Amino acid sequence: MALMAQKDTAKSILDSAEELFSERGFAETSLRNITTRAGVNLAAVNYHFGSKKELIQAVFARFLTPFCDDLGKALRGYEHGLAGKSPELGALLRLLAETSMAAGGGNARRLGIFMRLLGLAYSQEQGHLRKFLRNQYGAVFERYMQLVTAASPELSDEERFWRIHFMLGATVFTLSGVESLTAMAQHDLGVSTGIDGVIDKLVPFLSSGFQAPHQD
Amino acid sequence: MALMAQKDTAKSILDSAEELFSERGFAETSLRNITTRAGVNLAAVNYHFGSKKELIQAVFARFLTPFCDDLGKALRGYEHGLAGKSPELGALLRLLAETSMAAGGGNARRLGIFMRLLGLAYSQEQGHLRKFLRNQYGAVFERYMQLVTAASPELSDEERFWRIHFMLGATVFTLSGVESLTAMAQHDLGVSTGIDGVIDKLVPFLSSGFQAPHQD
DNA sequence: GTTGGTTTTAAACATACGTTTAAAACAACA
DNA sequence: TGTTGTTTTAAACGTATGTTTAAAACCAAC
Repeated sequence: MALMAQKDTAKSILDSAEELFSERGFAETSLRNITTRAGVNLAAVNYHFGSKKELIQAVFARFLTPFCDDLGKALRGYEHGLAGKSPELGALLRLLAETSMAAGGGNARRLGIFMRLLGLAYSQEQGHLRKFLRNQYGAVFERYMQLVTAASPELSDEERFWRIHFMLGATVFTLSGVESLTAMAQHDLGVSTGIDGVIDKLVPFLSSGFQAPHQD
Repeated sequence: MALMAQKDTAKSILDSAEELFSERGFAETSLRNITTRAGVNLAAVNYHFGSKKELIQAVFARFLTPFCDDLGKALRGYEHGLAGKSPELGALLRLLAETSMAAGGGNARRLGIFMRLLGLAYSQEQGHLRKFLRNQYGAVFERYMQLVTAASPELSDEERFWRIHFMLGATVFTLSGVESLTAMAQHDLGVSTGIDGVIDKLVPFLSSGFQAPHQD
């Protein structure tokens, strides 16, 4: 009996799938695209992952599982450090940004790729994915949202709901396209900003927007 | 010789394509899906539009052509009203919001649909679409951008570049999902906001974010 | 009613997809 | 070395797609 499974094949498939999905979407990426780039046999996907759907979920799981673990720990640490004081939005945003940057082993490019995947998960009709993500990772994000609520008692629930989604949109959209956007900035303005630089610019924008004066 | 072409078929196809594309994306929507819903023959798409690619472009053109015409006129009017004074960001945002709402004949649902299509155009690999949109409608948006620049002389080009994309992201993301988001708000909070209400909340958020204090 | 251009139709075409199969190659242990 | 379970492989399967074809239906003008 063989004990060691070679993870090379499965890992190559995940790597290729991650990139191709983020570049072209799920439906536009065929298993043949993926296996060709990975240099493995077509049937290997079904052997290792079962189906294309399960491969898609595995791509998300490989990123999100360590990320949500880290975020959970960071939240626990932050909550403990509060000692009764109420949380602050800027700190919560920076905490999220740092956890994101840390995930993927500090590989900035990979964060961009994953943000694009997240955007796709929202925009493409992949019912199974939405369900999978909610069931698997919903709890951590609810905890985060409770802290955001505590950090903004002056907002009505409705106002807060929308502003959170405004922030989410600005973040996902910008970081998804961070590669083409930085290229555009380089070409048009002659400046070059890395993804961490973009996040540095994003946080004040989000803070200001979220805490904007509002009329009701 | 027959003079009058019946536009019923082409219009039905555009209507169905618009909805289906926005729900499931381009690749996930087949011509058979479209023609079945439209109640026309499969071959009618190729007859009236040439190919699926050209149908996609036609869907965008039907919305964007009148929209950009309106926006061009509104910009001319606004520039004229300035009389030398420098433009103001809030006014520019409201102008854009009103033109958007007006397009599609005040049909709010259609604006949501179209925002989802715009998001897809950004996120899916549809090289022909990006080129088509830039060639066809790029000029108006460049004029708009020049006004935004004049309205924010305190920002560096780089800072402005990123903040514009933060605004774009918040807008596209939120308005794309406005149907499911309002449903979510209704379910979780018991409040019901129409798309114009969302835009009313969006504008102060964007203004505040765009004009946030920044360090360099 | 016949004509001539336009539009619609059903059927077929070629191609690409996800998945399955069964044989081959491989690796660890007896 | 032979055996056993795992992994890889090439080939095929069934299905769905976008597109093309050629005949039919249609409709206004003569």
